[in-house]
Amino acid sequence: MDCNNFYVSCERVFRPELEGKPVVVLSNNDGCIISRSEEAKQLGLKMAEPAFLKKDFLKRHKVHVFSSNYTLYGDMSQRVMDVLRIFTTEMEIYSIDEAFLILTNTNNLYATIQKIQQTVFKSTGIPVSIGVGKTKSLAKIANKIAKKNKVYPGLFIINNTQQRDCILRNTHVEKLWGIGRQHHKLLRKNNIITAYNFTQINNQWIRKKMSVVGLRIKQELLGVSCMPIELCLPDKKAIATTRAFGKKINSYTYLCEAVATYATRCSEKLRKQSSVASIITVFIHTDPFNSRDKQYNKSKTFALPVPTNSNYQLAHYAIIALKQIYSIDYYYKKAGVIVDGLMPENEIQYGFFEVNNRVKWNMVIKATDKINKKYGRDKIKLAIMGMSNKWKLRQKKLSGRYTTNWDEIIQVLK
DNA sequence: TCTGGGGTCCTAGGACCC
DNA sequence: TCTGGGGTCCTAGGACCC
Repeated sequence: MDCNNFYVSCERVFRPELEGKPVVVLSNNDGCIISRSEEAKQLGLKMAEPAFLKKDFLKRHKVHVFSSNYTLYGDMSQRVMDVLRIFTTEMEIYSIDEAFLILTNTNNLYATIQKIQQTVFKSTGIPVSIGVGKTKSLAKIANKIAKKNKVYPGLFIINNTQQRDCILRNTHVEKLWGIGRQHHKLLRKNNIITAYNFTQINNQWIRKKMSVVGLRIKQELLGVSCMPIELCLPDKKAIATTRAFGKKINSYTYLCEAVATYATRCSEKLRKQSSVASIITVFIHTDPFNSRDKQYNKSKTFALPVPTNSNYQLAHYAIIALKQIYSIDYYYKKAGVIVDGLMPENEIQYGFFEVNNRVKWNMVIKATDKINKKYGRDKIKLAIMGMSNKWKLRQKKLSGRYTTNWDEIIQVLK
């Protein structure tokens, strides 16, 4: 199951008058086009195109432009997934807009799937496509075909080997799930053009050139499942908060604000999955697109004395790392904090000589989390996170958080 | 003025262990 | 002439995904 043009569809749920009109959603900082309605695709707008290059074009064609609103999309995603769960207990949430479902004992597959589509649409307003196959890789191919299916819109089923091979012959190998740029280059060089060609290559060659990952794809295309469904969301093994700034900054103070803020976000994400981090990385870099600027690209990684998910501790160590890589000679465009070496928070090995004031700190964090949840993010925060807006994101076309904030709930006027 | 963010998995090679 | 065998763990880098 794959939501159609997901971010655009989310925006349209609350702006139904945009149905049938070209709509795009931009990446953070209003940088690139990352979601397009059918009408926007028809106009020739490409995925990941920088928005500033298309500014006039967008205006001329009256394209409706939105900044990305991940709070909204995340919540809408959860609603879609909740509805899907009505139909099967065996389901994997693969990404914000995709899920794999196992459907067994289904007499009329077409009817069942249409029922799923209708229920999701009625409950959430999100249109979805569903492709069916014996393996995940085949289901992904079916899903692509489903999007163009005229007879059963948004629905396609691969149900026998003859039909499967016919489809594989008509599928370019680079369209396959798991085949990226590099492998496409390699395959083209070896005259492997279609997915069917790929299934005819001997296993040793694939194993040698594309590792076991390539081999799995081949098996999956032949109907042998090699990628089991992950029924529950595994804990993350790394967590990152990285952002490009609204404008270039040079000041150490502002960089501190940004880095401390990103460290705080990482601590929030860690607490959400009850993990602690044992390694922290901080990086800063200049604007790679500006060839006239002197370029600078530096990162610092170190192990924390004791694993933690405290905002105070992570911000503290992030600033120490920043201090070591900051140079006053550059204008910076982006910074990030990545935490690694994650483990469950109840398995922390404390230091033998550590003065353990964690209990106290955890109470502080619990209290501030509660306050911030009630009154809004960062109502209470570390002073070093600052009050300036110098480095914040550009989000000129942000829609409301209709489903998660009472203040922004949609209004129906008489 | 202006080009995103956040992840996973695999492999090879080095260090180390008994 | 000639120098074992069998492992684990960690890291960096590559490839890929949405």
